[in-house]
Amino acid sequence: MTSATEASRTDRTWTVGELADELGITTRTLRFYEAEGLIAPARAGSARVYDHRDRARLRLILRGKRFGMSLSEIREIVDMYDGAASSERRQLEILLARLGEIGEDLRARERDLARTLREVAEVAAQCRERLDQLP
Amino acid sequence: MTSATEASRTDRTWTVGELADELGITTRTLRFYEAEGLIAPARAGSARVYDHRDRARLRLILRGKRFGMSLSEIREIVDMYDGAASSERRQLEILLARLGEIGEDLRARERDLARTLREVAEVAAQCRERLDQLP
DNA sequence: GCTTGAGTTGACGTTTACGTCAACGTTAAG
DNA sequence: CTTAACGTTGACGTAAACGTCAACTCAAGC
Repeated sequence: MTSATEASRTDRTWTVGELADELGITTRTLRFYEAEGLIAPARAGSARVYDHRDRARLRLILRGKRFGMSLSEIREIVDMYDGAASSERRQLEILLARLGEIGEDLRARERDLARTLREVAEVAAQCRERLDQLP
Repeated sequence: MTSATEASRTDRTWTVGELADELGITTRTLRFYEAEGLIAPARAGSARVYDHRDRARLRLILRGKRFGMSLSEIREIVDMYDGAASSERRQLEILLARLGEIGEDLRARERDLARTLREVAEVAAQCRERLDQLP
């Protein structure tokens, strides 16, 4: 049997407002993501009820946004989380191939980011150099 | 003295169409970036003439876009390339501080990207596992 | 000298990702 | 019982980053 605190860790749910506050977004954004098919929280009557799975999914979504993924790209990925449990060989093979492409794309972005980071560091070095040459 | 081929490497210029083709964007985008103050090509009459510096700047801009930087963020960085040659101590110090913040932001994006990449790899691993369990 | 291709400047349209009301239901406090 | 705080669904507005005409110029080729 699980303790009360342990249960509270996995059974906890959130309202839109609570989750929006915790994630640093607005309730409008949460409703928008739902309308776009990115999340599908449970309902208590008409009120949305988010659980840990929804919250994890949203963290993934927001992380993707931070380095430039569009919502449709993100939707494709989060859909794959569900699809990976498929039992159809053909389906899994298609998924795996697509995941490979997505991985390639992400690695390309990683290179672009790293390169920009190096250039920013270089400009900073130039600044320091010039500062050293001043009185 | 420099050879003819060497001179052609650094003296070459481009028209909007040529440069757009080479960079894989449209002429509209180039004009838009100019209107936004991101580039300022020379003019031959009314026609735009891009040189190597313009081209390098555009590569930087496009690279930034690929991992989610907005045009205003990018403009701030490209402006710093020019500002780093300043001779005012105060100006250089401000620049350096801002460059530090930008670096921090970029590293945060790098972490988000890496984390997403790991998760994508994990989903791929799940796919392969399920495939192995099938006939 | 006239068409064709590439350039120019407006000006309005479009997509993405939400912001911002408006109008309404529901539960908790006073 | 009514007000206040939260929730709900529309519906319209907006900023960013271009796309898409339209109307015009200008140099090159036939």
